[in-house]
This record gives sequence, structure tokens and C-alpha cells, in this order.
Amino acid sequence: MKYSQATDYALHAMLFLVAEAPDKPVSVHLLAEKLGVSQTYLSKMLTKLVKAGLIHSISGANGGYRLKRNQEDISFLDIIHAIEGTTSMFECSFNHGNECLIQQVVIDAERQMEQVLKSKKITELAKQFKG
Amino acid sequence: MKYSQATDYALHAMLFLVAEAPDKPVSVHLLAEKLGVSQTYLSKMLTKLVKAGLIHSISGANGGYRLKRNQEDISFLDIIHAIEGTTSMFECSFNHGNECLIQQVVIDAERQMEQVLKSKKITELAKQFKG
DNA sequence: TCTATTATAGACTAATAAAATCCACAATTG
DNA sequence: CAATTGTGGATTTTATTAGTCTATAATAGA
Repeated sequence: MKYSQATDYALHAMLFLVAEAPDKPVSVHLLAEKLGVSQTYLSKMLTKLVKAGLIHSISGANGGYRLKRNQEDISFLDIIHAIEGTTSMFECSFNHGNECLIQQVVIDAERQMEQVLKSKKITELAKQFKG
Repeated sequence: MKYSQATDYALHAMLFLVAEAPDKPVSVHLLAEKLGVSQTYLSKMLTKLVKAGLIHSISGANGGYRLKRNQEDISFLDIIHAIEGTTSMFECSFNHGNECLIQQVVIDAERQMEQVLKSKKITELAKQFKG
């Protein structure tokens, strides 16, 4: 059970945007260069972040990606959900329906994790990051 | 990000052992039948549980799997770790070492989840299960 | 209007991991 | 010795992740 590398890329890309370029647009080209990853692959993640409403995209020359207005509200969970989807990490495969006691325990644990990820905003990190 | 089906099988197998056969050995054959899954595949999970010291195996006729003495102590986390391994679900792939702030946040969240999984014992569930 | 720059979308390929099977072997009971 | 049971390794199948490639659309600036 592991978060995908795509999530890792997305979190780092968001931290870069928040810390280094909170208002001006940054191209995938530059972002990929800064992170040292493939730009074609990174662009997939950025498109997902756009669809999730976390960033804004501007086509054409001098375009790129820019944070949304509400950047103070963007949590780790928002970013992770944008990339990994929102389905639970545990789904009982037996046919005792939604009543599975095991599933209830694991999902309860998952909620605790999500609570932490939801309360932690990416901007907090940017402040630490810059000192 | 999803727990494997193997974990689902292992949790259900353990619940069965705790609830229905806390002292006598149960064969994979029977266990697989009760759960409605392939016995060859299920046996892989059971072997992992043995290696993790959660259950005990007895070869030969009338053999099978039996719980260890300390069954009151067996937590969800023990079972999950036995199957999924103990490596963290997030590993930063960039070369800023162990100092990655993003990784610290995600691992902190993971710890919260593990706390719940560790505090929840499989025997508790068995009691609920039986009413 | 033309060209360069940028994002988006979809098809496609490659690599890795999960799920499952098969078989040979070892241990134990009776 | 024969039947039953667990263990280990090799192998296959299927699904997911990671990544590439190409065509298309939007926009800025000459």
C-alpha cells in the first residue's frame, strides 16, 4: 500500500507554486525542470489539479499554471484526493454488505489520517520552507 | 492507494479463527471454504501470518492453523503489517534526503491511522461479531 | 495573420505489482 | 505406508502505475 509517485510529484509541484510563485503563472516546462521530472508526465498531474479546482491554467505564450485565489485553504488531502481519487483505501470483498465490521474499523482509521491531511495546509509548509 | 485484497483475506481469516476456533487447528481447506476464496492463494497469507508470529501452524493430518497464546493482543495493525509489510506508504523521491517536509506531514498522518489500527484488537471484533 | 509557446486529450507502450495457479517437498497422523 | 496438511518456488495472468508520443486548441507577440 503506497501512495503513487504521481502524488509525490503533485505535492512538490504545489509546494513550489505556493512558495516560489504564488501569483504568476509557471509553465510545465519550468516546473518539470525545477523538480527534475518528465514534463509530459508531470502535465498529467497538473491537469488533474486544474480539474480539482486547486490551480488555474492559462494557455498560450507566457501561460502556465497559477494558484487559485483560496490558496490558504489548500490542504494535503485536497491534493492527494485530486491525484489518487476519493475512494476508500479499503473495500471488503465479501458479500456481507456494507455491514462489515472489519471495513468499519479500517475506514475509521483512514478517517483519522485524513483528518491530519485535511488540517495541514500547503501554505503552512511554504512558510517553514522559506524560513 | 488501496490495501491489497490479500489484507482483506487475512483480516477475515483471523476474525474467523478468533471467533470460531480460538484453540483448535483449522485447515486452509476449511478456512478457504468458509471464506469462499481460493485455498492456494489463502495459504500464502496464512504463511505470512505464521512468520509474523500471529498464528501457529501444525503440519500433517488433523493439522492446520491455530492462534497464538497472546490472542488478546493481536491488533489490526499486526495483521496488516504481516501482509503489506512495514514500509511507510509515502516515500519522497526527490534528493532532499530525509528532511522532506512533505514526507514528514504524510508520515505523521499515517502514524495517526496506525494508532487506531494498533489500538483495535481483533478479539474485540469477535465479541461484537458473536453478539 | 503567422509563429512560437503553452495547455489538453487520447492512444499507446513499458514496467511493476497484485492475484492466482501449479507442483514438488516436508511433516505428521494413524 | 498412505492420507492429510503446511511450505516454498516457479510460473502465469491481470491490473495498475509510469511514462511517451502525437495531434489539437488557445493565446501572445511580431
